[in-house]
Amino acid sequence: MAVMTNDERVAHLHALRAVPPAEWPTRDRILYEAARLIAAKGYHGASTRDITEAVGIRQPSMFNHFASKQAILAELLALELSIPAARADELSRAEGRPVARLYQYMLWDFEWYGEMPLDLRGMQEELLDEPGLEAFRADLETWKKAINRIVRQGVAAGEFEKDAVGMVTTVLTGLSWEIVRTAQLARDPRTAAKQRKGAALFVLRALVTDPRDIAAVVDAADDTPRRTATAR
Amino acid sequence: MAVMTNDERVAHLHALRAVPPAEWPTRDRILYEAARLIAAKGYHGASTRDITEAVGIRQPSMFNHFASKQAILAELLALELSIPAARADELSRAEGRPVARLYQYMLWDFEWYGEMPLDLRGMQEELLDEPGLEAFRADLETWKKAINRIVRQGVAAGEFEKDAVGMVTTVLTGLSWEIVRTAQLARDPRTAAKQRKGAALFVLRALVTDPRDIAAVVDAADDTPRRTATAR
DNA sequence: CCTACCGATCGGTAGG
DNA sequence: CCTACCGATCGGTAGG
Repeated sequence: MAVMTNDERVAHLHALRAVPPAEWPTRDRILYEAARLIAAKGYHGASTRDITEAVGIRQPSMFNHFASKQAILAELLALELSIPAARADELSRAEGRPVARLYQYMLWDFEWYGEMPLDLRGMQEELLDEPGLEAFRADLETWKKAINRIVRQGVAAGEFEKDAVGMVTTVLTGLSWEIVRTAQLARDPRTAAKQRKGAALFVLRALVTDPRDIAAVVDAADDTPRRTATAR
Repeated sequence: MAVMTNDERVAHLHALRAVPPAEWPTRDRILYEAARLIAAKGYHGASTRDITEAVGIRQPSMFNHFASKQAILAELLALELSIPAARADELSRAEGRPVARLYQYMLWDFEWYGEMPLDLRGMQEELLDEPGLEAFRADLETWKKAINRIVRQGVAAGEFEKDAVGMVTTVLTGLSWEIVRTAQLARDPRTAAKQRKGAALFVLRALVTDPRDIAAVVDAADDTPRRTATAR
């Protein structure tokens, strides 16, 4: 299969979500089981035999779909890093109040990780030190720079506390991580949406100079038909 | 060597901090290199040969100091989980305003991870699924319950926003993690202390109903000789 | 997608 | 703390 663009990946994931993993094409089932086992046992702890046994094929058959074990990892890292980096970068250069754009990004981010049909908990930053995966460091840098750009725009506009700037990417990473973690448990969509909003509001409360901005931004977002991670 | 109590572990770590790792006893050097390599390559990715080569001994010599590779991991998990759990539990049952105790705990926590001479970045929660390590789940539960206890006390006292309760352990975990990460870079102690205080204030801003409580608590803490992680 | 198989590396033991 | 060595498992290839 040819290399997919980010948009194609997003569309493909959206289509998969409508079907149980057991009915996915073999290639996607390999990704699914690999993600699950890497999350549970780490990249080196999840063997290609573990993965293929869970899929229900013999170990060498895996290499018909992926050139190497690392190629699977790279595909998962693209979902973890490349797509959020592109979205954050886009919003950091968009029109509108910084406080509104940060809120919009956080809701998108938490939905992206929360609705992800693959378990990305094993995608640790330290994996980027593996030979051959250094390129993903650029995505991580793009993401951090984009978030910090929005926050600095907010400080310049007087919307955000200056002291909090350095903490935002840290807290956002921690929250996205926890969203990924809790999303693996069965929950109803309404509870999940409420949790995502609660997480975004937590960050805004720590950031804004004027608490009235929070209510204003939330009201505006609730009125607007939201552009979701999956319907682009 | 007999099993150490938490207090003995803390005292031992404090003593090590005064000496470069190259001069530590072999057993501690094994812990040091194991922590470093597990952080970089994951538990299964860091082999006993990697570790012993870094220490400067032959691979089988390791088993004179530890019964198994997992025994090393267990010792590192105790530093990561058991000691903070005990400290949080203690503070959750102490006297004083909840907002002050949460601030006190956060400064202790960030200092604990920030001054740790071993690299604990590889100590992922998922490792607790390994057979033989289930007992550490109890420490993690103790920690979460203790933090949530303090936060609920704060809500009951009218000091904290009710909505934020569920986010605190998540955000604290993310922040401690980032403190561990950045602590591996060389920094002067004054900058590090300022960063720890900034992280604690970020959480308090998201939590408190009355911003004046923050200034009051910080002023009180700055006046009191602080009880640190290492001088007990 | 399969069977058969490769060299390399794994955690751990025996015995000094 | 060492040398010598064990069986098990690793990622990947050959050839159909």
